[in-house]
Amino acid sequence: MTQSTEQQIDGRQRITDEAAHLFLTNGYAQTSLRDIAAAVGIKAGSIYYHFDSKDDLLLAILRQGLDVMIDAFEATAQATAHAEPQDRVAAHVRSHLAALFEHGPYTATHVTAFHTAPDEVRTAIVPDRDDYEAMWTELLMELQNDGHIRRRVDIGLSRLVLFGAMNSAVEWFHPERGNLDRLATTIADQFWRGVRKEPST
Amino acid sequence: MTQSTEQQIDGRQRITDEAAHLFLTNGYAQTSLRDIAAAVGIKAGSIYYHFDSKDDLLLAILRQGLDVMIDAFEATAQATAHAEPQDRVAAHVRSHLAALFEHGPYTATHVTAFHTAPDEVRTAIVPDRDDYEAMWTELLMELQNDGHIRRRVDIGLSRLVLFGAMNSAVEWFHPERGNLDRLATTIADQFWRGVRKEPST
DNA sequence: GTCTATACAAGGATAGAC
DNA sequence: GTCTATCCTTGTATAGAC
Repeated sequence: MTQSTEQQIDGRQRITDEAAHLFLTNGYAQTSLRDIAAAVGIKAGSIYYHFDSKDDLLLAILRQGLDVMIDAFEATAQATAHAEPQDRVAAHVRSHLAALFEHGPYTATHVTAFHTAPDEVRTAIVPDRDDYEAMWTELLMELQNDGHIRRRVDIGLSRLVLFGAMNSAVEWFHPERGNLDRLATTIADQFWRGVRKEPST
Repeated sequence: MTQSTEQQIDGRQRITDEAAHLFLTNGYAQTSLRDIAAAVGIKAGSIYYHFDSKDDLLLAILRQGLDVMIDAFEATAQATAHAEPQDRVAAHVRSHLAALFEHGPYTATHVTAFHTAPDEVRTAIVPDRDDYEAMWTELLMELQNDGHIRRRVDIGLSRLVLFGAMNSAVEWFHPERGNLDRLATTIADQFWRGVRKEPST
């Protein structure tokens, strides 16, 4: 909390900001430390004052991305604890997507870079990911136990499918061109009630 | 169709087989021509007899992957032309997933490598991709026009979400450990009717 | 159709000055 | 905290022999 500590954090932050942006647009492997340094306005060697390696830099970004998502989930959980099941799900979908598109490139990079990340990085971040996934699983199982989701639905599988639907949006959705609420509604609706027109009574 | 031509095709095929496998497991950027050559049992330089560049090799694989998917769609369309709407959708989901997991690593590589592929490669393959996507759009719009999908559903958006759900499976589903039919049913069901338990009358 | 040998560029990482 | 300079490895690609 001293001034020097704060400056060090800022130094790291400037680097992760640019790196996350570049990782997201060009990919981790395709982005060199020289590229990142140039974007920050420093030289490649200087990065090693703040990070041990390129992998270490990536890990820091993945961690921050996940933190944003976890915080978003918890805030939404509190805000909608007593809402209708359908609305709770919709709110969480909305908040996951908002984390993906409105909180800088950290979360989105987490989604795109995780699978191609070096083994050590992936292993290091997995426990945190599990935490986040467990939050969703808990929510959905609660809804199922309360009779709002069909008994036959495999929550584990359904959650993965829902994540696929949400996370794939980072590859084609552009918040400045599209409507995030509309996207969230589409995904939540599709998950909850499907697209079919129910036979009218 | 001469013998020498056939042999040339086989030579290419041996390389694309191994390359697709390596691209899928390790990523395009992380796979070197030396890696591929070693897997085939030749030397890196020899690859250039068959392909102009590494990008050219990737493009050949992406093309093959897409061809499999298009063929699968057409076969399914013919087989289920007169089936119930719900069953038609389920059959196409099943066939898309089957293409992803049962026809070698070509299709799966298409899904994972497309977004990080070099611009030239992506541009070259886009028209073919559009063809495939148009097939799905047509199917879904037909169902909507016939009153089987709610009018308010945006087919373009819903199709993207469905693709995200299906394609994301390449990142976590393992056909030897999991049940493909079960996965297909989950995705198709989730898309068509959602997970909610409908209020009983 | 494949080999050897090699050119050439680019990237991660380190050492020491400032 | 950043710079310069540099080492070392790896990767794509080419040339010419076999």
